[in-house]
Amino acid sequence: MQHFKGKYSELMSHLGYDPSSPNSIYEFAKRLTGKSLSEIVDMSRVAENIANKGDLGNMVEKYFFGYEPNSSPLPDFPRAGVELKVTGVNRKKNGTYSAKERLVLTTINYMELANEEWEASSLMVKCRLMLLMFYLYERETTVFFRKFVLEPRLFEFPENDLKQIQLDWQKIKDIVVSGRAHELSEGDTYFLAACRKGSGGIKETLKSQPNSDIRVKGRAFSLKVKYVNKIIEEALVATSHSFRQDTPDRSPLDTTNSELQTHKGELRISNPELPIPKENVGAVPTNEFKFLYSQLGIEEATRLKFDPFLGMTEEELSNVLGLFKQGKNSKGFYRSIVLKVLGSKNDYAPELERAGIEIKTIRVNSNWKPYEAMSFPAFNYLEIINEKWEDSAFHEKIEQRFLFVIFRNGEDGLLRLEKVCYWNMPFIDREEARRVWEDTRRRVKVDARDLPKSSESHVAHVRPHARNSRDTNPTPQGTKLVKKGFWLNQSYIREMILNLDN
DNA sequence: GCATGATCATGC
DNA sequence: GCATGATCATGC
Repeated sequence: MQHFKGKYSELMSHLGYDPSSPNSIYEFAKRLTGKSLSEIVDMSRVAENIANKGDLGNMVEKYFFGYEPNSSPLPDFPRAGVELKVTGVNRKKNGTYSAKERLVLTTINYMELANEEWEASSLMVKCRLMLLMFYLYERETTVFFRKFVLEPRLFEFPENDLKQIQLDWQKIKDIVVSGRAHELSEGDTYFLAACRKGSGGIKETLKSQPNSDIRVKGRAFSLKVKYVNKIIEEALVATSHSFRQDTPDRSPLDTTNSELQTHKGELRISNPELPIPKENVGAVPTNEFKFLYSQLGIEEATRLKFDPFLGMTEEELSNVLGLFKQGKNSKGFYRSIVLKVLGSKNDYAPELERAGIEIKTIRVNSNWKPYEAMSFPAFNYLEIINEKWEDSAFHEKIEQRFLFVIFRNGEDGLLRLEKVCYWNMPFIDREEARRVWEDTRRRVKVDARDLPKSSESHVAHVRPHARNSRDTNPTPQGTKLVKKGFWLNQSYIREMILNLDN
């Protein structure tokens, strides 16, 4: 040990930090805050052509931390158990930041995942503790000049989220084990997702999966964009604090005690069956959504929150929740019911937001037929013709997880909260949606007035989605045409909600 | 009653 | 002013 120590301190002084100490690495990483690599490293040492687009993560490893980038299954700093993640943020109009993309954690090895257990999984081995560094993404700025605009974070999966993250991991594993790795979708899960690895396009090597001969595209475990946004909000708080005093703040994501304790005295138990750890009784309101999901996961928490309201008529819900329709045509009324039930204030459900969940309220007749098709944002005729399916907005939507809240008209003519469930589009229908999208793209080039109708596909069609007929977009034919978007067919929605189990 | 076109309500 | 979720209107 003595012998080693000498060499070790030499290494430390050479690197400028102690590679066996998370704190030392973190403190060292802070030196980049507010700066770009070009301001810190001796640029004469840099071998790469700085005009080239490169991977900033690799450059940080090589020139800032002083080790060669590798693809080891261990964390980047194995002695400290710290995995380095360098990730881009966009500046929003209001001066804050949002994630440029999902945070890719580690590649999924389908064959190995099938034999893994959570605690010893390759994901946990590599990413249990991560050092997150955020740079401002600007298209024109080469990587060496991009500034690290936020304080770095030493990040562990927050205690409140751990349950759901583990459930997500298990769900992905289950799909892989059942020989359906090719069907994986980001919408299968909530916080942790199996994202496509690589941008696609060029021929990529397909991988084998257990229990199926179908070769699969590469995927990686990732944290969803919306989830990363919350981490960034947290980093932003830390950054603004550090300008005043140099003490890192408590994580706003970790609300274990701070926030919940302010609710003391409001203890209400909506479901007596609910397992509640003894030490928590009395300390937290047990029917808070965020408490429920930290214990049970998002799906079960949602079920418990909605259970007491199922079967209530519109009027009963209105009275119980203290919500009143503004006018007869108040289109957000049913949505506000959903948010109120979930316990949100300000029409905002942070837990669902972070999971990238899209809430859809659906009114159906007594025969479960939706009164309306389901709309998605309008697309731009000139843009869609140059897009790839994988990068399209509709694809993004289709991959999401939805919360369907179904209001059904009874024989008595009263609308009741009938069913609440999570849904994401099955693989085979995503293929059909893709076909409709490709067909749309092709036909826009020919004549943007003639696009796929609902009679042409059982899944999706194209319809106007505009303020009025004067609300137009330019077409490749040089004309102006009313804005249109993709819609899911009524009959398709009916099929889906009838097949749901809960 | 369905398919399709047209528009509304809300929040930022 | 616009994006987005949601609903109305009309012709067959």
